[in-house]
Amino acid sequence: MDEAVEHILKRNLLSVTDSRRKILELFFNSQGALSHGDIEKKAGEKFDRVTIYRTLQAFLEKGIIHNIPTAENSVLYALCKDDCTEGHHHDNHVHFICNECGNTICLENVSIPSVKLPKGFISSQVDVVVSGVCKDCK
Amino acid sequence: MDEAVEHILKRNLLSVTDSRRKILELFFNSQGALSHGDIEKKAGEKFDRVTIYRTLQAFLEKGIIHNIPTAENSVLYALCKDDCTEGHHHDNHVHFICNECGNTICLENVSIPSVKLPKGFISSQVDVVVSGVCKDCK
DNA sequence: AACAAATTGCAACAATGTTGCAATTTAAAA
DNA sequence: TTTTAAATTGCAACATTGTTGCAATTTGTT
Repeated sequence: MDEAVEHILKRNLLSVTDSRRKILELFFNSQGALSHGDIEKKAGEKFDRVTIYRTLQAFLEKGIIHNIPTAENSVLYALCKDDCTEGHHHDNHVHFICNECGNTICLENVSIPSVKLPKGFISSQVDVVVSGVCKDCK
Repeated sequence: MDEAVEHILKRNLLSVTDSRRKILELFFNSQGALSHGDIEKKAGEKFDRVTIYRTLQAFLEKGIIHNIPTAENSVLYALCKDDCTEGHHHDNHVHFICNECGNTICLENVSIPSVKLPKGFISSQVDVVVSGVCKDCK
């Protein structure tokens, strides 16, 4: 695991630091998406809040994670698939928010349906977020 | 306009007050969705922030407005179609965020595509947010 | 080991959201 | 129209979330 985490950081030209390693591990060990708050709690109060913000920002820019829109006022982050590169994300999957357990997960195998927009609109990204009950809570 | 606004409030068993009337008018006069901050600015510093929060909350609960998930950390609100009733929304349309003008609008005529979920998942709501360039900014 | 560059933590701040309570306003009664 | 109870507002105080500058530390490299 450590190997993989370090490799990802290096591949993205990010120096390997305690916080980056730890936060990236949290994503690997987590089933679903994480909010800033989740990370703050799970990291065991070891890192400054500012560091977490900056780390998430760096991961986003490098395409290591992507964010998930929610209707509540919390931004969620999740690991990107391998082929995400800086500035060009391929998160062509649907996100699912379970109203029971509260988890948000990436449905990697459910691809984004095509949306036909009115004349004149140009689409650059489509986010689909489904909420309901996940298979574990049913 | 005032007539319509008052009617909507009464129909939803909300007493007619200055702030509710004003905020509802803002939604009618606005092209797209509004954030709490937008309303605070547009209302001309007439209402307390707390009142705006509580008014939006009331409108949400009554189904007068719905909220739109975004990947940034701002919650957007927009008017619901007429047939939204308390606790049961029919916002079966796609939301579009323009990266040029920043406006978020409801594409009333673009309906939500169906999403086929893996076995065991139950869908209760599907949100689709498309970002790109709107027809006015093209 | 030594150095430059990057990263972190701290402090201070700004923005956003919440709660309790007294004062005001609304809606409906007399 | 006046009165009255209930609902709503505004204030104050607070909690949470996010941002910025800068000195101290750590990283990657020579």
